[in-house]
Amino acid sequence: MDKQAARRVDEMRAALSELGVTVTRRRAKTLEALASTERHPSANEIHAEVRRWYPSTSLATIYNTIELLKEAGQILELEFSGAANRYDGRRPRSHPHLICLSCEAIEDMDYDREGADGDSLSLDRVSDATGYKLVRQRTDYYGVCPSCQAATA
Amino acid sequence: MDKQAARRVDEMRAALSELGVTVTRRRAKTLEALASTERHPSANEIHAEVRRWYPSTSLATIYNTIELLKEAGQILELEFSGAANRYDGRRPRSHPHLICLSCEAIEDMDYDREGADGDSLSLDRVSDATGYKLVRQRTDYYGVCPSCQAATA
DNA sequence: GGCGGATTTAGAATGATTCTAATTCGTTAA
DNA sequence: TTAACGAATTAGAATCATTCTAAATCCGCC
Repeated sequence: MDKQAARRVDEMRAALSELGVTVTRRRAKTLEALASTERHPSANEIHAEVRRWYPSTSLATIYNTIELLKEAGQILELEFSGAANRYDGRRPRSHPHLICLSCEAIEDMDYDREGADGDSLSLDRVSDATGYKLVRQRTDYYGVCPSCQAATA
Repeated sequence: MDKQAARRVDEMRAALSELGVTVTRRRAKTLEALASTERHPSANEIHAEVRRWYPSTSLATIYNTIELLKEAGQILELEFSGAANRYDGRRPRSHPHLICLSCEAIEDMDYDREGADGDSLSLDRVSDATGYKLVRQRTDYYGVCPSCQAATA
């Protein structure tokens, strides 16, 4: 686990404690799994990872921890209706993603039109313009990633 | 059905014929249901509407028509994992939405940072910047709408 | 060592969407 | 008008991610 991941785990731990919940060993492994990958894993993938250490872990526990992380504002959930949801535990604030329709890879998009983190500015602006009390946004770009393009060519 | 809706129905009809499929009466009613509302209905809501004219209509037929409209590029599907998908048949090109977390209303957002339709420009720009062959984007703002704020206050 | 609340488990329940096999519809050709 | 064919439709089963439930287990604290 690199330094950045370790820092994220600490932040998540702190936020969970703040909520008053215990960071059990399974939960700790879940945080690590989330902090250590750029792949935006599904609940199932996290489950598989945590099971390598605690084989009796049930999928419900993973969902439970994800739920707590959502309450703590420490995870970004990318919803899909035909496929499993994907999670970003490294950057819990709203930010845009690139989604490959062919291999289902999801990567963070850093190209950025506006401000430091891509949307906190516009979130405020849009709140003002619309009267909504906005709490998050979702911006995703769908297409075919370079490596899938190469594979098809 | 207002004029704009009628125009949309014609466009959708034409696009379906282009695909080589018949626009049956049930399908026509489905198009009308989609073109006549700003509410971004779910498959179930469309089903209920079509059933008012053809009570034997099955949900599968609605999904089938939606699938065809997707192939024809004539509908925008907003996916949700915990709830039913919602559909925008009035403006099939990618555009941002405001989503109320309290009453689940979805409305088109017209406030626009960039160009005429809000994202065709940036889609090209992002394609260039990332190497992805992008085909659509999704931008949604989540929060509490003014009327739900008033109700809670 | 034992208590009590929190956590976890396995499996059932849920609900949107998709699939399947059988039926019906619409059109065309005889 | 009827026969026949392919397309469209139906009802219900199947799928699958997620949530729920009730029972078992864990853990810190007395």
